[in-house]
Amino acid sequence: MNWLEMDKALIKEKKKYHHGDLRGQLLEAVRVLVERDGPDDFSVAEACREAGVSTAAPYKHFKDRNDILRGVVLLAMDRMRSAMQAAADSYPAGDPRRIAALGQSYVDFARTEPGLFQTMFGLTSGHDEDPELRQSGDETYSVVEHVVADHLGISTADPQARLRAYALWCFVHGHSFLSLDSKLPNEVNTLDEAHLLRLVGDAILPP
Amino acid sequence: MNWLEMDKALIKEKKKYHHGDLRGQLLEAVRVLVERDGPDDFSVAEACREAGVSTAAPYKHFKDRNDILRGVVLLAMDRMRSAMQAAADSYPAGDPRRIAALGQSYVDFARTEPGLFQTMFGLTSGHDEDPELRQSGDETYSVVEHVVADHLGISTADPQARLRAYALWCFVHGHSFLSLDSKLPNEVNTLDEAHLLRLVGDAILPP
DNA sequence: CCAGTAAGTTAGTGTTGCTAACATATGTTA
DNA sequence: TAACATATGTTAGCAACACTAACTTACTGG
Repeated sequence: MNWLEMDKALIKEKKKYHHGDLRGQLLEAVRVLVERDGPDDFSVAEACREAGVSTAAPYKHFKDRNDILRGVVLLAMDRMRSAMQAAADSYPAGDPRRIAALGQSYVDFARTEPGLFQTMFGLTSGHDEDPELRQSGDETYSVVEHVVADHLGISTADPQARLRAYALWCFVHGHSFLSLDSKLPNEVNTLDEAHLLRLVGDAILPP
Repeated sequence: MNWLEMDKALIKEKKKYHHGDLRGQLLEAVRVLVERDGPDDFSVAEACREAGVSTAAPYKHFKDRNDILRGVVLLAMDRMRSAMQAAADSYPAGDPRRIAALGQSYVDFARTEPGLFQTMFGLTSGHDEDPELRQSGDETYSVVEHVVADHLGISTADPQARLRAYALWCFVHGHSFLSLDSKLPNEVNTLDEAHLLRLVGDAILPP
């Protein structure tokens, strides 16, 4: 092969030695794999094949396998936060439907992207001590706190707001996990979920 | 080494070719390892070393790695169910403390044996379709259903009982998970947990 | 007693996460 | 423009792991 052919091949297959945005593409590939296999069973090697790169390449961008998951979770957490904020914004403060919608958006995320949800909240080792992940989680949680405080017409600093926001989060989080695991008894499956969310919302936030 | 020495060695080190109860010892070893490393990072090989056996031995008793976890979870679920039942039994039906105690026993289990708890409820792949695990989980959940129904003085078949039992379970389950992941904001950490359980119990179960 | 089976073994396979050493592109500066 | 520094790829290889195949040893029932 002469240089001309070489150049043609390079242009045609867009095969540069340098990849362009390997980091981004790896994050995306891993996101997909995590969705398919779960955070424990996905393999970095497969993500490399997907991205058309050697199995050593990721370690120029990430410390280790767990660090890749960390990046995936950070992106996902941003999306989740946006979705929650948008859901809340579709009803005015004080409207009980606002609470229910917020909860519903959480559950929807978990159900639409269960692998990702599990990666974010499934106690992946080491993630609980990462400051960046922690902050990202706190910011998401603060959406809940603000919505609850607004609903009650009190400050987010008020212990009542904190307490009830946390109680709501626990419920919605638990429901998300249980429904993913299909651990919920069959009868519950057929319940009207919106009804459930309204019931609990009304029970925890005084009307 | 002659036969006499051989026999002595066998007797002294209690090294029989057949192990006695390898299955049971593997389950126990894995339980400990899972508690130390989590369900994803524990290694079957290490459990074998622990049990003083070759790495091929487990496969005479279990189909694969996941099947071992399955066995561990079944045992754990029994213990958890007993603990929950005992907690509930320490207060009479109708007493709100009975509800709180039931919830507390759940949270306590999660906190005392976080690795196991994660193994049981962390969406381990394949476990959601196992009929034996499913039944074991259903039986545990039915403890909650019965306590709630008794509290309300209605039948466990009553949709109100089912709905509120499930709501309670969601809350307690979510709280357990969030508190394990230390994902709960610092302020919440300092909350009186008993207070929280009472608040939610009273909110979801009408007085 | 002996045949069949249960429950161990050793040896090996293929995959994985990760590292070391090297190669190549890019960008800055003399 | 030449040359160096750095970022980002490569190949080769290691150790650990889950799991299998083929063999060996002990137990058990007819």
